[in-house]
Parts: sequence; C-alpha cells; structure tokens
Amino acid sequence: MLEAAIGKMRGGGYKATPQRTAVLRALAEEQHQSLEEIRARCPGVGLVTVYRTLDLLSELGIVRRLDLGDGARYEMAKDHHHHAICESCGDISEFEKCPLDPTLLPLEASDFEVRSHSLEVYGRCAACR
Amino acid sequence: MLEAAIGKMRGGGYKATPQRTAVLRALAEEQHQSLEEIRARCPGVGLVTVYRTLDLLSELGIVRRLDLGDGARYEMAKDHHHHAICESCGDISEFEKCPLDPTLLPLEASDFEVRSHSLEVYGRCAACR
DNA sequence: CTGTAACTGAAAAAAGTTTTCAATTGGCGG
DNA sequence: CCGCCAATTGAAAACTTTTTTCAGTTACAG
Repeated sequence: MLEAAIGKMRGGGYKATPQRTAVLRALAEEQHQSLEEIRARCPGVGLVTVYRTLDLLSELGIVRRLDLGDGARYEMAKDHHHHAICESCGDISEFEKCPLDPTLLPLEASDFEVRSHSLEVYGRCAACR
Repeated sequence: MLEAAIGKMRGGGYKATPQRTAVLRALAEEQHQSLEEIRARCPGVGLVTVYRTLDLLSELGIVRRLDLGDGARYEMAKDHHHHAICESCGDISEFEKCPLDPTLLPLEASDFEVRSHSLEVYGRCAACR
C-alpha cells in the first residue's frame, strides 16, 4: 500500500522524505480525514508541508480530495466507491456498489465525454434513527 | 419565481428588503454562480449582506449551496437535477434525467435512510473535444 | 561521498467567511 | 397615514483556511 505510493513518487521524480511518508501513513489509518485530523497523526510535520504533500499526492492520483459540505477532506484513492453522509451525526460511511445506471446517462448523447463521477447520499444512519 | 421566494421569506417572519430581492434577482439570472459573480450583479449590496442572505435563502430551501471543487457556488433550488463539469474549460451544465437506479441503492438494506443525493459527472464537454 | 535540485518550516500574505456593533429601515398596530 | 421597534444593514475587525516567500536543510543520483 504505502510501498506502491512511495514508488509512484520516486518514479515521478519526487523524493520520498520522512514527512511525506508520515502523511501517507496518516492517510492509511483512516479515510476521509480533515487536514487537522491528518496533522494530528503527523505531529512532527509542518502545516505547510502537509498541504504540499496532499497536493502532490493528489496530482499523482494517490489521494482524492473530497468536499462533502464541511470543508476539505482527504482519502486514499482506493477502489471506486461513494459516500453516505448522516445529516444528524455527520458520520461518513462508504459503499462500493455503484447504483449508477450507465445506460441512463444522457450525456454521451450530448457529446459530453464522461471521465468520472461522484455520488453522495445524504440521510440518517442506523444509529441516529 | 421571485414572488414565491419573497412570499416564503415573509411567511417565515423575515423582511423582504431591497438587498434581499436584489440577491434573489441575481440568482435568477444564472445558476451555480460564485459569491463574487452574485455580488457583481448586486453592486449596491454589501458583502456581508450577500453572505447572510444566501444563508437565509438556504435555510428556507430557496437556494442550494454547491461544492464542485472550486469553492462555493449557489443556485436556485429548482427541479431535481445534476451537474456535468468539464475538466478542461470548467463549464458547468445541468441535466434533469437522473441516472440513479434506486433499486441498486444498497443503503436501505443497511438501515441508512436516504433523504437526498447529489451526483456530479466530470469529463470533457462537446466544445473541448 | 559529494553536489545539487528538491524539499522543509516559519513567517507573512492572501483569500474566504464570520462576528461585532452602531445606525438604519420594513411593515405591523394604532 | 404615522410612529415604533425588532429585524436588518454595512464597515471594520476578527477568524479560519490556504498559498507564497525565502533561507536553511536533505534525499539521492552519479
């Protein structure tokens, strides 16, 4: 997991510094963390470096930046998945099964070339009901 | 359109001030505008008032706040629709036909009560191809 | 080992948003 | 139609988040 990401960095001509691997380790611990949550797991790494590392990892496709309504969040770009956000407690869960029906996408017909998509489902989680 | 929104405000115990109706008129001119775009259409209205008005209109369900990766955008909450964002020129277009297959939503089974969803499609628009 | 381009961190700047507070005003009751 | 007062506004200040600058440090290719 981390080895692959480190290799990707070096392959791109970037250095694998202790700070960068610390951020990677933090990201591996939990999905969709805020910047401060990530930072809390990297006590030694400067704020600016965390920002810059997240930018770099995003460019390399290792990390994905999310915007779920409450500021920026970051997660390792694993398998294709979507998010379910509880409007009551704010909990974010993931689901892999994509409920998108590609044949219903009316965009191909209008010459829009679909590259990716993101779907967020809002509601109430089991615990909050 | 605007009459309905103004009525909704008064009904909620809020005043229909010239500033608020100016923001509403600005929002009616174009969908998914940034704050500065809205402000440019309301030359006389103070920055803070625009923020507060957008908050109020969101609470009343008249306006929806979007986060499509490049900061906050606002649009009148018309019919259910989704957004197609061109990664090349940044153009945002809308489509009404929702390609979501409800029977595929695996969430009901896991006791998550779906209230709403948002779907964004990224790719290249006809002009950029 | 060594040189150097890449990287880091602190401070400052910039950008975006919210709070404060004194002055103003929409619209209800009279 | 008028006056009152809670709601509203705008300017300044405060706050939060992100980016830039720059001098010193370091990973790693050769």
